[in-house]
Amino acid sequence: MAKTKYKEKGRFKKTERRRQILLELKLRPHVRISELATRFGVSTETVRRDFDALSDEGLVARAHGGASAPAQGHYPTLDERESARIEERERIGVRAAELVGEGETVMIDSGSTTIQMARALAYLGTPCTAITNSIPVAMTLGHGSAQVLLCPGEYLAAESAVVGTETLEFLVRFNVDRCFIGSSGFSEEGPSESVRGFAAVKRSMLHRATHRHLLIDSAKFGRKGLAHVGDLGDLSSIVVDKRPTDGLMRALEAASVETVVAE
Amino acid sequence: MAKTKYKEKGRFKKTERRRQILLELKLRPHVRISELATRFGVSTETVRRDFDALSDEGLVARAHGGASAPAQGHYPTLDERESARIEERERIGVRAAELVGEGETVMIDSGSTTIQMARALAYLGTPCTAITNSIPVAMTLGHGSAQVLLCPGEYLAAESAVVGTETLEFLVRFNVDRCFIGSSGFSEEGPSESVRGFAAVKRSMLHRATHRHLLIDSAKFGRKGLAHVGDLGDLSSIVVDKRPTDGLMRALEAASVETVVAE
DNA sequence: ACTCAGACGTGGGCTATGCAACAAAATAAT
DNA sequence: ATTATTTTGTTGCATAGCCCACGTCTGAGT
Repeated sequence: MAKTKYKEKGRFKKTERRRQILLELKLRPHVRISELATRFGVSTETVRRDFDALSDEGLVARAHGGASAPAQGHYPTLDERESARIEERERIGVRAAELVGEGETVMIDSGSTTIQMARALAYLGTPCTAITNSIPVAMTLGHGSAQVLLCPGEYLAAESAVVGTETLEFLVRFNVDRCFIGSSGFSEEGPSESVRGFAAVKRSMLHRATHRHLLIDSAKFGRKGLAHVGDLGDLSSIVVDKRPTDGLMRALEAASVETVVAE
Repeated sequence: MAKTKYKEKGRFKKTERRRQILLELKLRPHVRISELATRFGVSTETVRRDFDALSDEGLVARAHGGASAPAQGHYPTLDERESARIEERERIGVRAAELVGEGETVMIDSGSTTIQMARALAYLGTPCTAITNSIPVAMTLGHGSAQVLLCPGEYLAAESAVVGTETLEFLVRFNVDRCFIGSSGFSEEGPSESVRGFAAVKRSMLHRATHRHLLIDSAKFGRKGLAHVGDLGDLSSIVVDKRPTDGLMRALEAASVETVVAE
């Protein structure tokens, strides 16, 4: 109880300092311990303790000698398994990016796998027009040879993407050659998504594209998310890191969905 | 000439390594020299040289012991003068953020001053709805108590904002309590902007808002940008760091524009 | 007033990083 | 094949940062 009271009233010095750190990191990608120690007139140890505390809360990313702003987009912990997953997603992304032809128009969904694809596409430098509701995708492609149209909508910080009726209204105004979507689950019933607003966006993209690609990590095979995105028949192809298991594979063949295995 | 040829063909090792660094930084906010040196099987000096090169190109932000992803939005060099300017912009931003009442709807323009305002507004935690064409503004506010509507449009990487006909079409659908715009110049003739596409967006925001605020740094007084944004009469108030000089001040009074001096 | 927990500073031993100059290796140009 | 250029590695040293333990100070609770 005593502890809580301390916190409630708070030592101005400490909370204010940490607030400053967070504000600073919105302006600059990286701050140094030594620098802040000088500016605040405190010892480096104090700043170090601040960084550690903020880091525990996930508000900053610790680095040697300083701290960086936590990545935009979403990024769970980067433990062993996650890093491994990233490699698989990268393979999927690369393979998917190769599907885009020069001068084509594409829609790109939000999600970590599609971000990987955007990276690969930026690297390939394929001139094309991309429509997306994902901020990281827009930012990644925007530096390259692609023209990027960003969808309107309500901004969701957790996903770094926009959703909502504005997004849907916007999408129906376009027809594209291809769309690339991800999903949080994929079963015989088709892709499904846990974040409800996103399911509608993915569905809308599927309706506006001639070729419809699902980028899906094998870890999600068989998993069913909250909201149904579409049937297997709504897909032209899936880009995966591993061949699906028999049951799913048969369903895919029955629905004449092409399976593209990356690598 | 010989030099160019080397570059053209390129050493795979180097370019590939640097590409990996950039890719890694899209996933993580910070990478360490020592870590990459191990992973690539090269010396730390080599990685350091890579970082320096990438840093010169503005593709990464150097840090002690590693490098961070360059900040979203655009931040020119942080030399002495720029840092000083930032303080002034921060004052302007804080003052402007105080103008927003709870539950109000606002439009926020793109630009470094408005990013500062977004920071201050996020800090204040004023519940409100913001419509913006600036990615950094959306990302900053999106984490807080504000609801953020992002405009559609073509994404301009250099400004981290969207522009174009889609943006304009979107804006006319809304009416808001206030708008906050910046500009690259400000004279007796009113605000002006060097990036042509942005002038139209700013103008559109001015038309949709009851209270129209211009956030302007005193260094821009008297400067005239390429495109005219609007007349002095189109503004309700200007938020500045210093009182304008006589000639401009008189013009402002004649147009009954309120002058808010920050600090 | 007294007590005590939290916050901060200090000092020392240690490791990691930065920097610069030079050597070695790889590769393109001739 | 040889040379020129670029890239990378190595070495040594100065600096910066990390970590730990302990001492001091402040302010809240009693």
